[in-house]
Amino acid sequence: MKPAAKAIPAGGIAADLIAVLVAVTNGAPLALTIQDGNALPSGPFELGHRSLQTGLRAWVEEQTHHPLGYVEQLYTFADRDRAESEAAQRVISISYLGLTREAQRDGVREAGWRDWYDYFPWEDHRTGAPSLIADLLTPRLREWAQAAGGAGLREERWRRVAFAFGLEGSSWNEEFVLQRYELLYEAAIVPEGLGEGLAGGRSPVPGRAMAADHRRILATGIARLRAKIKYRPVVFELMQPAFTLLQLQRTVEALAGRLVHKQNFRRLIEQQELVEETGATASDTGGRPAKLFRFRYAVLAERAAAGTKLPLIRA
Amino acid sequence: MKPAAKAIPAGGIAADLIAVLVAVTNGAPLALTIQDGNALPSGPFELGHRSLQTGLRAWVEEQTHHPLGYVEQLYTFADRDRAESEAAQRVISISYLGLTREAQRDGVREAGWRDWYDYFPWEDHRTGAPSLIADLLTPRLREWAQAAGGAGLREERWRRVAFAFGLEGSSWNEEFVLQRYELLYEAAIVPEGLGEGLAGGRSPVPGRAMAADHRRILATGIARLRAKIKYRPVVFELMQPAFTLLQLQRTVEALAGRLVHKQNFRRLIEQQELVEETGATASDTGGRPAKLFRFRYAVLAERAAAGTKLPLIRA
DNA sequence: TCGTATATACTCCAATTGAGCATAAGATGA
DNA sequence: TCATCTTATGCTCAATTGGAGTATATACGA
Repeated sequence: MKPAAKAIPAGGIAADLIAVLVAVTNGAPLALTIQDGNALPSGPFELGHRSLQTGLRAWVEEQTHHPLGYVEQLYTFADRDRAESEAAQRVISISYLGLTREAQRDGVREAGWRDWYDYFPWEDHRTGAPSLIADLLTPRLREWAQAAGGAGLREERWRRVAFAFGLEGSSWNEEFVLQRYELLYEAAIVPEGLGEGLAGGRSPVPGRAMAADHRRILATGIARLRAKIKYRPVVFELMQPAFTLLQLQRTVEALAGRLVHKQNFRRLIEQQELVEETGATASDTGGRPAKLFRFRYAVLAERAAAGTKLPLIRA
Repeated sequence: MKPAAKAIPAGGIAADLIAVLVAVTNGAPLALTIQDGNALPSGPFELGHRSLQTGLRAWVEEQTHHPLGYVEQLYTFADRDRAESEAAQRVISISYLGLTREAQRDGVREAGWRDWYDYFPWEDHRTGAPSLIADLLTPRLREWAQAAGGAGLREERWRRVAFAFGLEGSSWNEEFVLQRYELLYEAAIVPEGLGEGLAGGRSPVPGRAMAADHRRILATGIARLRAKIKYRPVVFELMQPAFTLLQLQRTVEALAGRLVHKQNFRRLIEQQELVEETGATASDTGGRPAKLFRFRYAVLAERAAAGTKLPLIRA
């Protein structure tokens, strides 16, 4: 790009880090929040940090007292819309996805960790598709599609809806978290930001909102993670040092929002040699004691990519 | 993050956009460069742009006279090392990958477009593994691995090398572009930046360098694209409106740096209904005339993700 | 001791995928 | 004119993968 006349003078830009921090406890996928669940943790990028990721990592470990296993950049925004207050100041927001373990004190959930399905109740299909979808979302989305001008646009809208929500023959794809959220937002079925209300004056559907575009960023993080667990062994960052295969499975299911076939799951994990037995067993599972496993960290060196394909149940 | 004492005062940060622009012409994968091939196009983020992507898109279309089909963010850097000159000014670099068609004037290649294998000659395996790897890279990498202190570290280094370059039983994975580049850099076999020279005083191996970390960014873009073409129909952004299946195949091969099985490639493309016949045929192919196809843009609406799995030839 | 709940081992079948053979339809040059 | 070259295109086959079910093992508690 050529040096432009309108280039921002030094002093016009600030940088912000926003974190989607994920943990899974007892089958509940959690995200760390602040302000009573209304926002994601964020703060200015500090000069003392050697790099963006270094800064994020140091800060998170200080807050959660757990090593931050996996960190990945999500997206960098600088939309003009985001600069709400002072128009002169341009803010660049750099969002991250991080995996860790929940900091529990004596089994009590620490404040700040929230089940992410509180924000996206339509995303949890572990016990089948939530009735919410058929009862509330689909009718409203159909209304919205019908309200478009022109048959082509109406059809186009409805096709997007059907595709995103797995209607009319297409099957539910758990990775389309962001597409679904954006459709709901576009159709004014969910609000973006707090206290904005909806255009048509209709009540919003279940699901907590968040300040500014934080719920959208959370959706981005969930989508990325749901895609990632299928080809990278990142789930283990969320596990305790020793775990049973069922615990591992439940963690995956919590993230994916759908069930997996138990036997195939075990087959896959074992044939990929992702884990090794510790020798001990867990007897508090209510049935036959399960062998305890640990992650084989060697696989990270062996194949940086090969991956954990997950046998998600087909539609 | 809590408001820190060391927070950067307004005025300390600047933002830069860096673009990896890709086109494919006659089986040659091209990247747009400036400064006689020594740098990637980049420039300050301008206030006039509504968002980062909007700015990039407008600028590119102005330069190439072609619509910029697919745009994707690569990565945002703010490493302290990057601020070379003034230590006070912190620069955030936001890099993008963009797909377009080469702007050709009467079949003459426009200045600036360079074959990306000029920078990464070890990445082109279309006619088999380049002899360069066995003759130069492998011995030097082995040397480097041997030079480590401690048997564990030596073994670890060599395992990384073997994995990245497909030695000792593991097979070549075209997606590990960045890992390979970083290994070569870590082993001081390729320089980073221009005119820096190498520590040991040994001559660098073939492959052009680029200013600052631009070659690394290009590697990131190539890696991302090689991964992407396998599950998203983005190759079509690089094609002319009408093309033969062989042309499409050659484009994929140029990007992936390896050959695909022709019949299986056709099977995959057709069964996914990614293309439709235009009715015309191309007779300048030297053999039996080939049917011309066009991309079915409808698939973008139908399945935003399903993908173009590519039958890359197995090792 | 029986029911219940989980763990774990195997089997089966269908879809996918890698690889090769065979034939078709043009161009070219002897 | 015809043999030959080149690319296009259709079809087969076997190996692997992946989804789903059955059967057996081992604990606990009523």
